[in-house]
Amino acid sequence: MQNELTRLYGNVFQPELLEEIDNIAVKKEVKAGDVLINIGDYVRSMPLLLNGVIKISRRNEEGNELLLYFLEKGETCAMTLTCCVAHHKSEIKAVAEMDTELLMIPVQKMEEWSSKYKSWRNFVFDSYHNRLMEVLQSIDSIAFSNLDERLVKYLQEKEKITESKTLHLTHQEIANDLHSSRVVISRLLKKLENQHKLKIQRNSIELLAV
Amino acid sequence: MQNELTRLYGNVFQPELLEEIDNIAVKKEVKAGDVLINIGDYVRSMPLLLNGVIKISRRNEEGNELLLYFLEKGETCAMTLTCCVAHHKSEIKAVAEMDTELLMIPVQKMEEWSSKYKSWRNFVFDSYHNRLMEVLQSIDSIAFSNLDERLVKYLQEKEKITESKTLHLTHQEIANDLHSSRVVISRLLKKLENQHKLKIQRNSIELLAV
DNA sequence: TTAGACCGGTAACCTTTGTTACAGAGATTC
DNA sequence: GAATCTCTGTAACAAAGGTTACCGGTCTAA
Repeated sequence: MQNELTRLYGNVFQPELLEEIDNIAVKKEVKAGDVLINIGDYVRSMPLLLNGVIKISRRNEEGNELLLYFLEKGETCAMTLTCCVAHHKSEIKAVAEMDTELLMIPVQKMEEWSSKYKSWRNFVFDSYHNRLMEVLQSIDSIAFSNLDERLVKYLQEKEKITESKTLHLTHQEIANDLHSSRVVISRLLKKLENQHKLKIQRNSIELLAV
Repeated sequence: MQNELTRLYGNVFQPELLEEIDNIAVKKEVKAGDVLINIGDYVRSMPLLLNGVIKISRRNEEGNELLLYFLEKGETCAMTLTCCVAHHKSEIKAVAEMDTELLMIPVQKMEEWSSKYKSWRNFVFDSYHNRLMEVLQSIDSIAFSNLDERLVKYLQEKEKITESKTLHLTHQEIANDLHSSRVVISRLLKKLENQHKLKIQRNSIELLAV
């Protein structure tokens, strides 16, 4: 059995289920920037993350985009779950934030496992719960926070997932994720730099005391 | 068996499950304005709506509030689901928008039914999916729409759930739901009135061509 | 090595939304 | 019926954020 599977999911899934996953799941490797799912796509399999990070974002008809949250190892995409089961189109976009490995589970197994394995049901419920909470966090940010606070949260989040204080990002990329504009982000970053919270370099930002 | 149960849920749940629900569920009647769940509450049972409307809103530490969506007959609260199963505290507030009847299902049954009844699992999955979609709609509104568009959507939503073109609302109440201020809402409503889209009366708004 | 693309800094200006303050018109209470 | 409360209208101002425009530095490909 694959090492990473047991290490990450050994405490989550019961042994029989782990074995089934090991037999059935297909390993997939994606490169940073690869688009896994786009709005309107039909989803035919469900991902379990082994490592790396996937960025989940929302996009409307006019092409406006907004970061919702990041998926990390040991997690799955709740949106995909519903889309799989109900054969809906995807309402979100999933892009690899860095090189990422995942296990792909075919849709058909989901229904089967839901009746067969309690640990699977719990995993699915927890995933839903976690995703809902993340989306609520997003709502809090957008509705109740100013852009400068959102920017700080964003940088902290990035620090966490990259495990590095040096973020390789352009101002335009940040603006896209926060659904703002480059000029505004530059303005706010400059303000944070003046407060000695970070240092702006070309193509990267060094976090000091954010 | 209760008429309303079979009428609303007869196509959703399989017969054996319907019977179990009929035996176990407790009917509860709430008045408009009653608070069903508050942030931080522990949830010990799950509601199935028979009629009426429940308003679900988000509130942060500083007391800022924002309407998320309305629950109507035949629906349940996905947030409650996760809270029940995982014994988390509630992250949302639920208030009866009008007099409402619900069936309360004890938490313990949920796990049992999830393994026993496919129709129950499907119902739960669908609920999750629908709620997630509603929350995404909220995000779209907040992130991508101006307040005047959000106001119009809000009035349309209210028209739908009350099934009436005359909405009994004060400007302050609207401001609370949209997390804005009374003055701003009055301003925008006046603008809509000048466009002959509605008529403002004391304590109510008559929709014309919204 | 030069043209063009990309990146960030900055100023000026505009729009949207929020805030404060005050006034008048119902409605309610005593 | 006077006092008070609630609801709405409106003006004046402030703040946040978006837009446009221009500049100079850096990188890259021809």
